[in-house]
Amino acid sequence: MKSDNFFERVYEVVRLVPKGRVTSYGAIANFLGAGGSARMVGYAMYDAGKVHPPVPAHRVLNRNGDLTGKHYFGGNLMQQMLESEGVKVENDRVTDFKTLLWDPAKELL
DNA sequence: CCCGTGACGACAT
DNA sequence: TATGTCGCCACGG
Repeated sequence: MKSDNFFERVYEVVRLVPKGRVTSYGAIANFLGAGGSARMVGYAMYDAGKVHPPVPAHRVLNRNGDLTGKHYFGGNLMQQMLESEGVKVENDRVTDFKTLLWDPAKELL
């Protein structure tokens, strides 16, 4: 491990996301104190597939509820995984995202 | 060391 | 509401 401190922080929060729920990059960044550095969260997700234990990066969406990173999962895999957990996805976007949103700064409070 | 890029977000127009 | 621009910070080249 290197100075992945920040990245591990992101992974830890993402792993805390309950099944059937989703969160946003901004919410995580805000919770970690990164503020507007939501991009770093997404960047951290870039390594999510190589980190152990595995990180449910498919539960991390942008503030719009769009499956921005589905391309990195390969095809419709990300959408399929979400639907498998009971999350309805339509047009690469989570329906009722606002309701399914799991904000660590509030839910974990 | 400088530049470009990026799984985002907020604001301005 | 939709589109465009800027800011954010880390990493690769």
